[in-house]
Amino acid sequence: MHARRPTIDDVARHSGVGRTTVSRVLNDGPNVRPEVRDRVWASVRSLNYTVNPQARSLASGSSGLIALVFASDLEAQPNSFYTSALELGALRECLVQGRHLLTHHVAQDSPDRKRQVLDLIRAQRCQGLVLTPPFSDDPELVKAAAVQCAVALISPSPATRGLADGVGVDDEAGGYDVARHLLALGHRDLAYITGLESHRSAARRLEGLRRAVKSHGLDPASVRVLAGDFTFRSGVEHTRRLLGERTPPTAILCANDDTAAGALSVAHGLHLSVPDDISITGFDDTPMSEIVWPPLTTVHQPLKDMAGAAVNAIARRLAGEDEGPRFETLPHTVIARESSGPPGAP
Amino acid sequence: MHARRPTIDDVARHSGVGRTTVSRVLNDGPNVRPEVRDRVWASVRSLNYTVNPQARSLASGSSGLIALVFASDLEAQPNSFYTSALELGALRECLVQGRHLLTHHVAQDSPDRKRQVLDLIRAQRCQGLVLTPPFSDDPELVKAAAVQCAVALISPSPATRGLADGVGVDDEAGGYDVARHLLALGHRDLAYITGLESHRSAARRLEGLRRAVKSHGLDPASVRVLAGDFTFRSGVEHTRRLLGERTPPTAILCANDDTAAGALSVAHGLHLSVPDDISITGFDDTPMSEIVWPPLTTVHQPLKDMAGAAVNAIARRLAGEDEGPRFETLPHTVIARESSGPPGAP
DNA sequence: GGCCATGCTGGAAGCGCTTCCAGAGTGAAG
DNA sequence: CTTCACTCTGGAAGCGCTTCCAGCATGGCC
Repeated sequence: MHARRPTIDDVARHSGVGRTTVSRVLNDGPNVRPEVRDRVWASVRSLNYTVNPQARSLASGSSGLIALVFASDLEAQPNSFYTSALELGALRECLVQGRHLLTHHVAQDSPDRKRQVLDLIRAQRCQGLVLTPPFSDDPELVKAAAVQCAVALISPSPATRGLADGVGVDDEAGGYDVARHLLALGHRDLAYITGLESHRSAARRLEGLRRAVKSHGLDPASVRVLAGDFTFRSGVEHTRRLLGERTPPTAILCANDDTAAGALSVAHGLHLSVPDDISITGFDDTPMSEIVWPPLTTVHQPLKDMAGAAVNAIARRLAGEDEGPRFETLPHTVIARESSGPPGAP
Repeated sequence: MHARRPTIDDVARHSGVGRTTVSRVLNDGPNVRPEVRDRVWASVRSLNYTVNPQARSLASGSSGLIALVFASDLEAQPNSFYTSALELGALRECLVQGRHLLTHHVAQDSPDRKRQVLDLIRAQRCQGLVLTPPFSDDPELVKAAAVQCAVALISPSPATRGLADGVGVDDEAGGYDVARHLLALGHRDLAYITGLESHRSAARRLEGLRRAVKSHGLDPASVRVLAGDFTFRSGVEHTRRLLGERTPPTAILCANDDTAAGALSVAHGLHLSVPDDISITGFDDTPMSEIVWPPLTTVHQPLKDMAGAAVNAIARRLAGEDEGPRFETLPHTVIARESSGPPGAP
C-alpha cells in the first residue's frame, strides 16, 4: 500500500544528526547550531515529515487537550449561536496555542453530570477545562476539576470566581444598561423573563435592571419577573401570559436572544406592533438578533473573545504562570435596534 | 502533589495476571476465563484505572480521530444552525463508536484550502474525514483524501458519489416538493435564490423546482433565478431587488433557511404581509425556521442523522468493510408553516 | 497411554517520541 | 599548558500501551 511514514529517526539519519538534535529542532529547543538547524529542517521538508502527535503526547506526558463543556443535550439544539460562538473562539485560540479542543455536551438534567465532566478530563488526560454556565457556577465541580487540570470559567458567578480563572462581561451593568435604555425611552412598566435559575450570571442582569429602575425613582418590586430557561419556548409562554394581562408591560426584557425571539413571535401572533405596542430586548447579540423582525435591541457580549481568553488563560497556567485566580472583564455594549422604542408611540 | 496514575502494569500486578491479559480484558479480547476477567475488572475499579488514550493510540497505531471539516471562516458565524447540527450528530456517533471528533473550519476563500484539509488529516493522523459542502463536491480533494483515510461526504454531488461514501437527502426531489407545494397553492410566478455556485447539492434543488414547474405546464425559463450564497445578506439583497420589480413573483424559494430569513426581513421592511403578499420558503428546517415570523415553510433535512450516518460509514470502513462507495439517501419532508399560502389572498 | 487441537496466559518487542545525562569540542582564564 | 565553564551533541532509557509468539494446560479421540 503506502510506504511507512517517516519517523524522527529517518530525519536524523537523513540529516546526519542524532535523534535528540532533531527533537530539539522540532521543538525550538536551545543548543543547536544554526547550520545544523537548517539542515534538519531541510530534511524534514524533503522527507515530508510531520511529528506523530500521539507519540509526542505519550513521551512528553502532555496531551495538549483542552475540553470545552456545554450543559446541553445532544438531542436538542440549544442556543446554537451561543455555543457556536464560544466554540469558534476556543477553536481559534487553540490553533494559536498548538492545542486541541475536545467539545463535549453534557445533558443538563443528568444526575451525574459532574462526574461525566470529571471522568472526561480524567480519561482523556485533558490538561485544561473550559466550563460554561451553569457548570461555571458550581463551586464543587470547579474545585474538583481544578485539582486535575487548569480550569477557566465562562461567566462565573462571584461564588466561583475565586476558584479558577474566569472571563465574562459585567452582567449586572449589562442589565442596568438595557434597562436604562428603555427607561430613557419613557418606559415605566417593565417585565423580565429570566434565564435558568442555576445560571447565576444571567440572574445578575436582573439585579442591574432593578438598580436602574430604582435609580429612576421607581419601585423595583413593580418589575414583573417570570422564570424562563433561555429557550425560545419560554419566551413564547411568558410573553403570551404577559400580553394577556389587563395592563401588560410596555417593555419585556429577556435574559437572552432566543427568549426575546420567542417574545417577538408572540407579539406578531397577536398582531401587535413592535416596538410601538411593546418593546422587546434580548441579551448576547447573537446573529439571531439581526435575523428576527424587527431586529433586536440587545446587549452585545463578545462570546468568541471570551472563549479565546479562557483558552488563553489555561495556556498561561500550563506555561507556568502562578498567580491567584484572575477574572477578566470584557466590555459589553447595548446595541439599540428596532425592537425597542418609546412606549405607546403612534 | 498527586500520586502517579495507575498504569496497566499496576492493574496486572494487583490482579495477579500478566499485562497482556489485562489488555485483553480492557479490549474485550478473546481467550480470557470469565473469573480472570472479573478479577481484572475488579482491580481496574479498585485502582480507579483508565487507559491512557495517548499510549493506546501509539501502540495500536490508530489515533481514533475523525475530522469534520467545514468551509467557513473562524471570524464569521456562518450557518450556525447547519454546522451545529452536523457537529452534534457527528459528536454523538463518535461517542458511540469510541472515536474522537476533530472539528475544523477552513476559510472558504483560502487558496490552499485543500492543502489545509490534507495537512490536517496527515499531521493529526486522522483515520476518518467527514467533508461538508462544498468540499464534498471536490473530486480532486476527495480522491487525495481517500488515499490517506476513510472519507465520508455530506450531500455530495453525483460527481463525487463514486469516490467515497456519502449521505444526503434527495435534493432534486426536495426542490420539486416545495415547488409543488407552492404550485398547488396557486402560485405561478416563482423566484429562486440559489446557494453558492460551488455547492452542487443545493443547485439540484433548482433542477427539481424546474421539473415541478414544467410538470405544471409552465415554462421553466419563467422562473427568476438569483445567485445567492446561503447568507441572510444575500436573501436581503435579492429579495429587495425582486420586490422592487414591476411584477414581483408571488413566491420566493430560497436555497436555505438563512436566505429565507433575509427575504422575510425585507418583506417586513416593505410592510408586506407574508404569505398574503408574498410566500417565502427555505430549506433545511433549522431551528431558525421556527424563530422567524411567520414560521417558515421549509424542507426538513435530518442533518444530525446525516452526520451520524457519515461517521458510522467511516467506522464501518475502518472495521474492514470493503465494498464500493455507498450513498445513503435519508428522507426529507416539506414542512408547511405559515410563510407560504395562496397568492393574492385577502 | 499417546497425540493433537484448542483455550488460555504472559514475556518481550516494539509504537515514535521526549528527556536525562554523559561526553566532546571550544575558547577564555589562570 | 592546564583548567574551567560553556555550548553542542547523541546514546539510552523510558512514556503506557498493543500484539506477536511461544508456552503450558486441558480434554477429546484413536
